Amino acid sequence: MNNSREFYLKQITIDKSSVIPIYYQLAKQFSEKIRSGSILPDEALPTESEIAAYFGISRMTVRRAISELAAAGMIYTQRGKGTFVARPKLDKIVFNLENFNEEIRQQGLEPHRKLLEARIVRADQKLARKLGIDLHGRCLYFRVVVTANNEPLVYETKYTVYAKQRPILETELKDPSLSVLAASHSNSLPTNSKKILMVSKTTEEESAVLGVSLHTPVFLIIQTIFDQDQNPIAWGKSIYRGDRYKLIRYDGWYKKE
Amino acid sequence: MNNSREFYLKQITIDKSSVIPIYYQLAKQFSEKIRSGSILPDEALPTESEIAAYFGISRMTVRRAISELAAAGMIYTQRGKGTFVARPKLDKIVFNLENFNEEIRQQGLEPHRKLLEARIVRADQKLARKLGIDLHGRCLYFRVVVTANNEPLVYETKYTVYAKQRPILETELKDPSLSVLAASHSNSLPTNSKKILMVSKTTEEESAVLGVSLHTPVFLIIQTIFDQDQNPIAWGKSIYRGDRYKLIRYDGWYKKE
DNA sequence: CAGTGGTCTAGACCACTAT
DNA sequence: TAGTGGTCTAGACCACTGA
Repeated sequence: MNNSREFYLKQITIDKSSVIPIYYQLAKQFSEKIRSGSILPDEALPTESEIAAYFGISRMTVRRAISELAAAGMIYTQRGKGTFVARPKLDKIVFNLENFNEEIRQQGLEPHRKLLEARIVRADQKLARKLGIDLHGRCLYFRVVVTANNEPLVYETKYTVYAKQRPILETELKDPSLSVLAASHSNSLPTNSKKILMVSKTTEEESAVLGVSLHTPVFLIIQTIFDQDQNPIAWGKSIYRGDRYKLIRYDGWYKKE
Repeated sequence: MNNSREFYLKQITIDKSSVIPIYYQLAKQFSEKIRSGSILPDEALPTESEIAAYFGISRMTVRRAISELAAAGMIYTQRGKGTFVARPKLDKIVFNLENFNEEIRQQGLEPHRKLLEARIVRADQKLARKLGIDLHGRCLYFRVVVTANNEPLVYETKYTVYAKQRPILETELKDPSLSVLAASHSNSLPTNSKKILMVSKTTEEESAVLGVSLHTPVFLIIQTIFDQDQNPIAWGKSIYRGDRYKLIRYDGWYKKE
C-alpha cells in the first residue's frame, strides 16, 4: 500500500449507521479534500480496494462515491492505472439562464411581469412559415415586459398556434413560458426546442418599451418550440437589456478558506 | 406484472456476450424508445425487478442503465412508486461555448489565430488592481485576432502575471487559452475562473481590428483566472462579432424519423 | 506478472408508496 | 401488506497498465 495516498484516508471518517448513505459521506469528504487543495491535480487517490479495505466497506460502495466525483468532473479514472484529481476546466464557457427570476432576485430585486397585450391574431405569411401553419391560421399573441424596481429589463414577444380555442388561463399570464403556452393551446406535445442567443440593437418600439435610447445593444434570444414531429408550434423573442443584464459564471473547485 | 409496461421490453434485445456493457445496451435502447416517443412523458417504465427478470440479468445492472438515463434527465425515479419518463426542460437556457474552434469549423470555416502583439508590460494602476499585483509589476500582454476565411471574428486581449520570466512558447501563441498562460508564467496554479458575458458596442480600435463599423453590437466576455488563494493571476477580454456569431442550443429528446 | 479500474452477480435490508 | 426504488455486500471475471 502507498503511504502518501493512504494519508488522506486518515482525515476521512464515515458513519455506517448514519441515515446518510456511505457513498455520499465519502464523496462529500473527498470533494472537500480536493476543493481545499489537499489533493492536487493529477495526484492519485487511493485505489478502490484500499479505500474499501480501510473503511471496511464494499468496493461497489466506493465506486459509487467515485462515480459521483467523476460525474462532477472533479476526478478522472484510468483503467489499469488509478484514479486522479482532475484539472478544473477553466476555459470552457457555459452560461446558464435556468431560473431567470432567481437571478434577478439575487441582485436584490423583485421581478414583475406585466402583460402588454394578449390576443388572437391571424398568421401573416412570415408567422405562418415560422409556425408551419396555414396563412391566416389562428395564433395566440403575447407581449410581456419584465420589470424590477419599476425598471424594464426584458421584453418578450410570443406566438403559439391556437388550435384548442381554450381560454387563456390566469396562470399563463403570470409566467407564460413558451413550452407551457404551447402545451395548453396547440394540439401537439412540446418536445423539442431551439434557442438562438444573439446580440442586437433596439428598434424604436423596443427602445420605448424598455426605456432605453435607440440602438442600445441587447441580448436577443429567439426560441422555437417543436412537437414530436418536429413541427414548430410556438415562437418567441426575448430582448434583454444589455446595460442591465450580464451572465456570470464561476468555474473551478478551490475555495478560499 | 403490468402488461402495458412489459410491452416495451419485447422490442428491446441485449447481447450478454457482447463487448458492449449490458447497462449501456439497455440505456441506449430505452433512450431510443423515449426519443422516438414510444414512451410518453410521465409514463412508467417497467420496474427494475421486471426488467432484470425479463433479461435474466442482475437488478444492479438494470439500475446502472437507469442511472444513466436519469443523469441525462430523460427519466425520473420515485421511491416506492416507480420510474417515469421525464418531460424535457425546454425553457431552461444553457449556452455552451466549450469548443469555439469546432463551432466555427462546423460552419465550414477554418479558424486561424493571428498574434497582433505579445510583449511584457508594466502594470498600470488599473491592471495592477485587476491582477492583484504591485504597480509596475511585470505582465505578459497578448493581443490576438481569430479569423476565418480572412474575415476577423474574435478579438482577444489577455494579461498574465509574468513571475517566472520564462520565454513564451510557440504553442502558447497557437492557442493561448488564459488558464494555460497563467499556468506557464505565474507562480501559482490556476484553479478558479470567473466569466462575464455581456453585450457591448465596438470602440474605434476594436472596429478597426474586426473590420466592422463603429458601435457594432458585440459579445464581450471578460475572464479572470484565480489561484487557490483566490488571487487573480490572469485577465482577458474577448470580443465576438455580433453580426457573425450566435449561440445555438437544442433541447429535448424527440427526433424526427 | 501483480495491480488497477470496469462490469456483473445474487443476494440482503431499508424507506417509502399505495391499497 | 405487497411492491417500489435506494443502499450495500462479498464475491467474481475482465481488460488494461506498468514493471
